[in-house]
Amino acid sequence: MAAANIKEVARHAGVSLGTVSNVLNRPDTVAPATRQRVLDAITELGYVRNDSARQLRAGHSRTVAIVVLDVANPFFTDVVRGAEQVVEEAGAMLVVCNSGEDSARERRHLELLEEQRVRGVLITPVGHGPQPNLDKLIDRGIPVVLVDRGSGRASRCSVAVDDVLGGRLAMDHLLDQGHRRIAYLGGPFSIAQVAERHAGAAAALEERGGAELRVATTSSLTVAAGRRAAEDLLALPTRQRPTAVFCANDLIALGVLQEVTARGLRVPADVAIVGYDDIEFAGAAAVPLSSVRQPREQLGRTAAQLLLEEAQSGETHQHRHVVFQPELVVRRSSEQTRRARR
Amino acid sequence: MAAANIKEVARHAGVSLGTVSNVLNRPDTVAPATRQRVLDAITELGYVRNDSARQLRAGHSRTVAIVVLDVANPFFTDVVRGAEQVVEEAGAMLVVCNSGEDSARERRHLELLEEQRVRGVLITPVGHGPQPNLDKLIDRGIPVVLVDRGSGRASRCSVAVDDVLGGRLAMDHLLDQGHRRIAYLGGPFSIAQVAERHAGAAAALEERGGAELRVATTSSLTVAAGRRAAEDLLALPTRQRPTAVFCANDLIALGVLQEVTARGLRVPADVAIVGYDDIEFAGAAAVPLSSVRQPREQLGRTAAQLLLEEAQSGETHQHRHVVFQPELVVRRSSEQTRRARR
DNA sequence: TATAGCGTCTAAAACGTTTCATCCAGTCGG
DNA sequence: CCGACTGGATGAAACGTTTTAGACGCTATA
Repeated sequence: MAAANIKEVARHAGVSLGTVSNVLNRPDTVAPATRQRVLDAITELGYVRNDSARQLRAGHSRTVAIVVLDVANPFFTDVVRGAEQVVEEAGAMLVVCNSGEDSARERRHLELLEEQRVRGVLITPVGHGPQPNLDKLIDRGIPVVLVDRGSGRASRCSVAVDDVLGGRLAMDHLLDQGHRRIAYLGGPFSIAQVAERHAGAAAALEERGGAELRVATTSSLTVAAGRRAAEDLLALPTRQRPTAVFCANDLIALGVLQEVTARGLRVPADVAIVGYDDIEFAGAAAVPLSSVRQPREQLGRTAAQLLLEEAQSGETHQHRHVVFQPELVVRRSSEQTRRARR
Repeated sequence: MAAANIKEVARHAGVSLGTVSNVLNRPDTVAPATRQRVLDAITELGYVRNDSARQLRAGHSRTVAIVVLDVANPFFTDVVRGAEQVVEEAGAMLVVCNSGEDSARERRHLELLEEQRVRGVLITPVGHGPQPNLDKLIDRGIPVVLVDRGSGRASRCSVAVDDVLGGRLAMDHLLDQGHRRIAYLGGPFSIAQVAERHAGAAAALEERGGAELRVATTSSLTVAAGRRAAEDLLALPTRQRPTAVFCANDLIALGVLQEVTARGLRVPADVAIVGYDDIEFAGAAAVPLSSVRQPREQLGRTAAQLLLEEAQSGETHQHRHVVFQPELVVRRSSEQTRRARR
């Protein structure tokens, strides 16, 4: 209905169309009297800028997209919040897209975003092989920043947390606590984090020796998957059963915790647990969960900053790879109470 | 860089500009041979539609927005997932905006969305007073569907869950379990759900009589706020201390659970707890949490359906108000074991 | 007095689509 | 053999901005 254009506003205020545009974009170049007249016309007609037209002229939009693996995963929601802060501060808008770890959906999203000529894309890609879709974006001049994924590529910025270090921290801690039969739960290993956290754990264990690491692969990083994996683990004869479990994320860890207590075993006395991500609920779990904490919001903030920087500096931009260090938060789920192990 | 036009594609394929457009939009109206030639040109040039131009012509975009109170709240992430399904199925795109319960940010978002001429807006508004911003959208012909908020208005569709009923279910359950000193925790009461769940609880209690309801207002619906509120409650002399707490959401309930167990009290023996929302972590909490479950994804799906319906039917659209019924999930946190209360 | 400069405003081009009226070359019925 | 129709293609207009080159009237400077 009320679809007033800039032209109608101009007519209403008795000025030319270009003047209205100037009032909108460079208010100081137009005389106060006329400016006021134009502003009055604008409010009277209920005029609202048409962003499509503006974008068409500008060649690109003022929105930045973030493509996450799962909107419902607390890790990503925090990253989103961090990115949001920075993006909105810059007067742009952040749109959140959910790939759901499905590369077809991811591709679909990237196509749409490319059609929209978004200002830039923050993304945690589904796989970690070559990424033709992303390369295409970059060719077109749309900056891409990788979030929490492979820092190797020279053609794009990235932010990540050192997952190898995180795995190492967790493992060192469990070894310090005297554990000698330890399990690593997570999967699929095609997810880089899952593999790297494992690599860190394995490395730490190898350096210190004298302990064994059993790996149980899960089909996804959910509470339910954690429960299922724990079932198998707990079915082992007591002598072989791991005394500690290091989980690829907190959801898995919560699943393990559920299953362990459901079987009447105690945490950490019978099975110690260390998770990863330190989501808000980790501290509120049945037994407060030890976990490797990542600076999630900061990850999002930094990613957004790199993106905006690249979008502004254009050709002269130097790609950067920022790596944050995780931190182990020890809570009851892995705190040795009394008797030494084994 | 590679900013190929529809015009360049046309030149490349040796056809007119309009023909290329036809290939894109009505492939069957163009002869197979030419169609193929155009398609080849498209892939060769790496042409990607410019959505701004398309939108400008069409008068509106193909995206639908959802404005939520908190991206990190599991309730909303599920609603988002539901809406996403429907919206993407319809070939549109869902963008998620976060108001953070801040009405200034909400307004800013709505302004941007209006500038973008979005196809429609799903929103859980911050306050529940009059909403001039939303009215403005509707005036402009942009459909708005209220999510989980006041079903009264005739000028817009809405989907909601019956929060009064939810409060009633929780309270009836606690009364059935023999509790006579009960507390309601939640806030701020300016959030409609907080008020309505309380109203339901109060109504149930009044009907059955013989029990008292103490209300403790929290400043927000977070775990931390729950802990703080619980502190005050537990400071009461044992004889006055409530034997059961009904919380306005699960985050609060988890906070209460944390605080109660931190003080060496047992759940449900000393304090029973019922939460609201039945988030995934409710079942994985220290003591599995009884909670009122809402059909969250369905809420999102239905909202999106109503929106798309309205966007298509235009003038002839009849606004509808869908109300879903919540369901109480009883878990250990409120299950009476033996001795009767009072 | 001419000129340069400044502040203010205008007119027109350009951005990349979609759509609509037209046109053209066949084909078919009479 | 002619008129009517049809499938397929074209050209131009329109969508609503932003931006650029100028125009116009003044004042300050040479």
